[in-house]
Parts: sequence; structure tokens; C-alpha cells
Amino acid sequence: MSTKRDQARSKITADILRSARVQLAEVGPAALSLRAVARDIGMVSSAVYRYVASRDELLTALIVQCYDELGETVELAEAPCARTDYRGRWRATCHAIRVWALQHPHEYALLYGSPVPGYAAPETTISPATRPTIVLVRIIVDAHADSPAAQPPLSELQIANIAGAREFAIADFRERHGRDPLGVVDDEYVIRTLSAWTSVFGALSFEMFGHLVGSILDYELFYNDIVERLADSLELGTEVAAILSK
Amino acid sequence: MSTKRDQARSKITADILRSARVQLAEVGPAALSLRAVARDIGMVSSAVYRYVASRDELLTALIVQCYDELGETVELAEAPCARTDYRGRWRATCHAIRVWALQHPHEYALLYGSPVPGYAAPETTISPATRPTIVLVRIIVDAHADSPAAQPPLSELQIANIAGAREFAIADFRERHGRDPLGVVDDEYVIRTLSAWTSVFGALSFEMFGHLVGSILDYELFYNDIVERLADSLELGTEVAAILSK
DNA sequence: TGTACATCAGTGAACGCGCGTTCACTGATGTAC
DNA sequence: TGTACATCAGTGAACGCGCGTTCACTGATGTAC
Repeated sequence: MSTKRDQARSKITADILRSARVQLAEVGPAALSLRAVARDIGMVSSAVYRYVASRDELLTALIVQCYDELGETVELAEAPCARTDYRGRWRATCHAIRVWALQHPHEYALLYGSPVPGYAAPETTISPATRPTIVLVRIIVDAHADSPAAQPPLSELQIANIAGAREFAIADFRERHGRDPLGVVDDEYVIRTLSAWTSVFGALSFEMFGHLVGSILDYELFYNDIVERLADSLELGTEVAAILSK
Repeated sequence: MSTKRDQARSKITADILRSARVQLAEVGPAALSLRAVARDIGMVSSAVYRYVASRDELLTALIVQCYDELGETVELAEAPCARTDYRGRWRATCHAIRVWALQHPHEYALLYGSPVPGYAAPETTISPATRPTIVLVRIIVDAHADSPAAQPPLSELQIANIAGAREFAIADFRERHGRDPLGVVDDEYVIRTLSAWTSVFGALSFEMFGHLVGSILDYELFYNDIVERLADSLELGTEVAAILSK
């Protein structure tokens, strides 16, 4: 049973988060201030401390929220694609990431830019951070489950190095298929996925942070070009192949 | 003829820059303050304004300085390689970039991280920014001058899109060889270079900003792996080939 | 070479701003008898 | 259902801090005659 107080509390907590989110979008993560949030929702600054322990906690909440939002956006964009149209799914995912970033530049900077001065992200932010990434991983897992890559074998060091990412892919597979996914994705594909993942965000960060000025005229064209080339290197097939296999 | 005043002026200007640089390395670009610099060199804060028009101007000077420093570091690392050992040059360059970044995390963030709040980099920073990049471009130009890539032809849009980067590569070539470099590098290689460039900095930024935690254990191994794969895609040859051609 | 004036470096106080966080307090809401 | 006490929300003042930038001023260095 929720009392009047409980209701008020959760409403105001939501107000604070909403206002902080607006702040973030307007002035960016570094300039986000508790006092401004308090002013915005018509409270005295000290009152906010009834709801939030510190500015850092607020930042953490925003990071989690933004990862979730980006993750959901990407999931929704990818969902309508035919499951066997791996390239289409890859495209839709990458496209959604970029669109979200352009619409939320400060949020993007919070998630993927340089760390906010004086703030150290706690471990609680690691898990939500995987949500957008898992969409990418899933595509590669689906495309290459149980098929080895034609490639010189990796060294033991290389394989050990990607253990974390591998575990991640495997956990995802187990969750969805309910069976033991040992040996499901060739290590070579795991590395290629990680590498593609950094390339996508590298290209996007360069665009967002102004490093393509003077080299590239049409950022979207450039980004899409990279996305296609990565799809090639991930062996995600052609559009035609996807259509035929329907 | 330089007067006593001139000497003092240039000495103190240098002191200010040096101190600002230390500040930058210690607290990061966002927290860099004119007052702290003044304190550090034993001056009253207002006195600094005899040498620097504003905090923004100081930041700009630091950006230029850092690009220059990174550029020089990279040039020095690449210079000893045999000119025909393209892969070796590529490796040396990428390695030097990473080492510099690890040694100068805050400087790296200033150059390649999210923009400093309240500061907009002026156009004067664009040209110095090309110095590290030009080393990469030079390698690809040297490796592929006048040889077309075996690849489906690019669309006119794609070609127009990389005009800026192309001009850049060509100007560099002209500067060094003194002849008209029209058609010197196949467009395909220009795109691959741009794409490799964003991948390198994408991987490095992920490492620097903490996005590989949980996926990768040995960052250096991962980076080197990506560097080799990019060298492959840029067709920079094998070590053996380089040794034979000596 | 010496003097009169102009230029410039550095001072110290001030303006106006904003921040995160703490703390004693009032007054409303909830709970146990 | 009514009262006595406990819990919690929100206030207002304060602490202590730091920042960028301006401005009238003193005193040293440079320059023209």
C-alpha cells in the first residue's frame, strides 16, 4: 500500500531526474548542477538531498538512463528486420546509434566522451553500458553460430584477451537458446566484432567531436560507408542473399 | 634588437604556457584555470592578462602545442623505418600514438575527447591537428602512389565526399615530390585511410575512456591486433616483402 | 650623456557569479495505542 | 475515532570554495630630443 508520502516521493524523484536530464541536454555533463535542478523544480537546493545523495549519484543515474535509452532505441530499430538479414540488422543498428547521437550530443558525450572531471563512474554503470553493444553482438552470433572463420588461427594470448567479450556473447546465446553454447562463435569473429564496435564509435565520435571537419563533407555518407565495409569484414552477407533465404 | 623587456616578456610567456601545460596534465582541460596558473608562477591573477587575452586563448595555445608535440613524437618514431617498409612505418606510427596517449591522458582528452565546456576551438586549431594524421596519410600515399585498388568503383558522391581529405593527401605529396600528384592515390585508398584513421582513434579512445573494461584484458594486445588488421586492409604488405625489397 | 615623457608590467581590490554540502529548524504526514 | 509520538519533507542561512575579468594605480623600463 503506497501512502501519500510515497507517491509524492516517487513523483518528485522522477521530477528531479527529468529536470537533470533536461539540464544535461542543455549544458552538458560537466556543467550539470544540483542547484540548477533544484531551481528548476522550484525547490531549495538543500531539499534535493532528501532524494539524491550527491551530484555524483545523480550523474550515475543519468548515465544508466542514457545507456538504457540508447539501448532501447537501437533494439526497436533492429527488431523489424528479418532475422536472417544480418546485414540489414547491422545497418539498422548502426544507423540508430548515429541518429540517437546526433539528437543527443551531450548525452553521447556523457556516455562515450572523455570522463566528467571529478567524477568516477562506479561499477554499476558497466552493465547498462552493454545494452547497446549486445545488439551488435547478437547479430554476429546469429550470423556465425557454430561456423568457424577461414582465417589463420589466433594465438592463445589473443584468445585469452577477449575472454570477457566471449563470455558476454556466450551468455547472450545461452539466455536465448537455453542450451550450452560452448564453442558457439569462432574467436576470430569475436575479435572482428570488438574491432567493428570500436570503429563504429570511433567514426561517430570523430564526427560528434569535430574531427572530420575539413576532411569529410557528408558525414552520413562517410559513416554509412564505414558501416558497409565493416559488414563486409564481418561477413554479414549481401542484401540479395538475405532476400533469397527468406 | 631585443630589449630587456622583450626578453622578460618572452620568458614569462613561456613560463605561463609551461605552467598551464602542467595544470592540464594534472587536472584536465575542463578544470584548467588562469588563477591557478598565476598562482603557480607567483603572479597576481590579473597580471596574466598582460600575456594572455583570456582563458580560451590559453586553451587554444595548449591544443596547438599538444597537436604539435604528438605530431613530432609520431614523426620521430616513424622516421627510422625503411621507407619501403610500409607496414613497419604504420606500426611505428600507431604505436607512438598510443604510447603518447597513455603518457598524456588529459592531453589526449583535450585533443580527441569531448569538447571542453564553454570553449569552442577556433579554426586555428585545424591545421595543427593534421600533423599527426599526415604521417599516416604519407605512408598510404607512398605505398599506393599511382596504383589503382582492385575494388568496385566508388560513386561520384563518395568521391566528392572525400575531396577534403584527398586534397590534403595530394598537397602533402606535392610538397614532398614537387610534381603534380593528380590521380596519385586511388580514391579507394583515401577512403580506407580515413576509415583506418577513425578506427585507430576509436580503439584508443575506448581504451582511454574506459569502455574496454570487462571485454578486453590486455589493451595493448588488442590495439596491436587492430593495427595489424588495418595494415592488412590498407594492403601495406608483409614484413617479409619489406625485407626483400631492401 | 642626460633629461622628460611614453610605454608597459605587475598590484590589489573588487564585481558578480556559481557551486556542493551541512545543519538546526518548522510543519506536515504517518503510525501505534 | 481520537490522541501522542515518530518520521520525514522542505526551509533558510551559512561555510568555504573557486572562478574569469575589470580597473585605477604604482613603479620600472624604454625612447626621443
